[in-house]
Amino acid sequence: MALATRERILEAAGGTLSRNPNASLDQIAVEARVGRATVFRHFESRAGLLKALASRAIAETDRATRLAAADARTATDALRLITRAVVGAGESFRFLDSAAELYDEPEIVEAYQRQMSELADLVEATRREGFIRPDLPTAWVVASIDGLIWAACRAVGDGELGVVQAQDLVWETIADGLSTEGASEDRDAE
Amino acid sequence: MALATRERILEAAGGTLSRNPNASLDQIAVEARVGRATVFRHFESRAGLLKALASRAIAETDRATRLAAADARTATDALRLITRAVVGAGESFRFLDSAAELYDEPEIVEAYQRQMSELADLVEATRREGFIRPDLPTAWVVASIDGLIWAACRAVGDGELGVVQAQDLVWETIADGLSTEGASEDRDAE
DNA sequence: CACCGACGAGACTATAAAGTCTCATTCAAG
DNA sequence: CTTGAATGAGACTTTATAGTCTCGTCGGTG
Repeated sequence: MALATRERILEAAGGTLSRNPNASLDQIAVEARVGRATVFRHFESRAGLLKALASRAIAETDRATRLAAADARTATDALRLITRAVVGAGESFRFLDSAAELYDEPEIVEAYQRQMSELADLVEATRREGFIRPDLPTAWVVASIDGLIWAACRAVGDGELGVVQAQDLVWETIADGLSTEGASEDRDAE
Repeated sequence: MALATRERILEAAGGTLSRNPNASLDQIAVEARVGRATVFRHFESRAGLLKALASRAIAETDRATRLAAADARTATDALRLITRAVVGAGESFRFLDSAAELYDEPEIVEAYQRQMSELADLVEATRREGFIRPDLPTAWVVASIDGLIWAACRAVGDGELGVVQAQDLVWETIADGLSTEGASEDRDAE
């Protein structure tokens, strides 16, 4: 079963690398219950494995994005669905935190930038629907959403929150913010 | 000038490691315009250097926190000042993203947890001042703030935002959220 | 049964980086 | 000028890990 083995290696790599970004292929092979040589039978090199892992995460995000776009009636709702999906698949992405080597793979970098740019477009669209504050730069809104998703995935990984709870909280925070509404707190120090 | 050299190495290490998390001591030494042997004259080992770097970042945060506590008249304002300070010092922290080795240093882990717990206390205090929404778990509020600060530092590092702009935006986002206020957008898909 | 492809185990090589050591140089203080 | 501490340069050892290769085993298929 070549496919099952390859999949098991990818799964183990994702898990191990998210826990220890510098894990060796040995550790990954053990985690996958596979001989180290087998890793090289399925992937050209360590970099190849990393690249396959990243491609997989990117493809998963694309799939979630397409589904969301199909189901949603508004851009705002699409943003909500995509956010939920990415938080739900967060475990697949945590390894990217540390995969600095991937910045050398133009294919991966390009795909990542494309996704960020799609997210920016979506944010613009929600802005036109009156969802996002008009005074915030889109770059910052995108970065914030990214940061909140990152925080949610980390909290889930650390066992502080459940997945569903994290999904809800991210969207609640995007939609309603952290502070009490209605009253813009007067910043009372000057 | 032993002190100046040591400081130069730390500075170079912070910069180099934030750009490339797996940078070798050789690269760091070159960046610091220092012989590689000199690095070992000032630090026991690579781990020792990392540890010193982390201690420095922790101390800087503690200092900022103390200043903020002294200047602020309310917990909310203290939170604002601390947030600004950490974003401003963001460059000192980015290297931590990838320093998984530090999880083995109980001293560092403990200090980090203490700071997170202090932040949680501060969030609780702002909650009592009516600043933070009562329905959000403190753990999530802390994680969100962390995520927003992280996003801001990244955006600054990538040249997307200026430091001052990032500082303003983080606090604006914490205080007023991302979405338009007053109207809780009806989630219109079901 | 006979064959074949996938695999596990492990020996082996190559390489990059950490860490140690020595020696010559520089530079400031006496 | 002399001395000594800090340094730069670089040779050297050690270690961890990537990557290669071989061989024996297992399990399915004709």
